Amino acid sequence: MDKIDRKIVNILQTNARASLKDLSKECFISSPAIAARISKLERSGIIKGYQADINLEKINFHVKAFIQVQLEPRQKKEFYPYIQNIPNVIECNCVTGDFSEVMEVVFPSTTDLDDFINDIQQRFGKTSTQIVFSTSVDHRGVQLSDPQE
Amino acid sequence: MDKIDRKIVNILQTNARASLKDLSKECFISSPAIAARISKLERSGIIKGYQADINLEKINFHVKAFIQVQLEPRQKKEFYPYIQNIPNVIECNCVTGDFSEVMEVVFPSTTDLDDFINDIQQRFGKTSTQIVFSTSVDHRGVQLSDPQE
DNA sequence: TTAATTACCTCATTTCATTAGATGCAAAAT
DNA sequence: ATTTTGCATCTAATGAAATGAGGTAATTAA
Repeated sequence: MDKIDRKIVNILQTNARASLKDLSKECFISSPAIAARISKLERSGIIKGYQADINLEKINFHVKAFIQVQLEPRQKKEFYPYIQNIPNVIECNCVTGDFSEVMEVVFPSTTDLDDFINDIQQRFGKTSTQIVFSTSVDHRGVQLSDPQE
Repeated sequence: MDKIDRKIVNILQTNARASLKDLSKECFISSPAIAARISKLERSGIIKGYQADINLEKINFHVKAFIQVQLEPRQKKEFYPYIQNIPNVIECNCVTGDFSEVMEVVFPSTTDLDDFINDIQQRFGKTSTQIVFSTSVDHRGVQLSDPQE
């Protein structure tokens, strides 16, 4: 990971569809060199993938929420495959504190959210839910700066 | 938004660098037709952008956490521009409940996280932090299914 | 010193994206 | 009923970009 790799990663984090040629102009090396670096970043697992950012409102997912779940340790084996298969769960983390899991979910309506929460409670246990009013920072990558900067 | 648009969105959500040709094969229409649909999806704001997915561990951001902040309503005007300019904040939402903001943050170490929390507390008020142990569902898009399915 | 490795370049080739022009279809207007 | 408009698509041709093949220089290991 040198300065050029960081620049490539920064650009791809804000525009994953940037062409090799664009990147080569920005980084002042040839496009075959860019291609080699990208596939190296991919092979090493630094770049995990590329995803389009969708406006959820416009595809009729009007409700976003964080659901916290209290889990017994032995329930995890059942919990993880379950939530991984629910497309409405867009992120899930195991965390410190009273509630062991924090999920970020999206649903068309509060009714759908309620149905899901009921299902979770029946299967696993106590939950606590925070509904999102507005998003001031939409999920984004970490821009990498150079050490000396 | 018809069946083909949903397919395009689904593919781009899992591989934003897919070529027009790849998409045209998957959707059974020509690549100029794909290009036209994509730029329409972009212009209409359904596709907001494309971002590379980075393995944070491998670029030395070892600590991920959720920080909840109690804000007075009039503090928001100061809070939003402040956090938008902090690259470590990868998401921030205004939510229901005792704490009005939920931030997702990443830092190289717990020390860096602690410094940030102290700064937030001094500037704005009470916080509550949950540190992430593990991530079972990494931030992902919502796969769209067809109505009849 | 020699060999091996790595990262890069340029140039040629191939593949892909884009443009232009033509077609077909559905809805609205004449 | 016919014409017109708008839209989405196609094919074919052009232009642009990605890839592959040498070849070079710098670095490290033998």
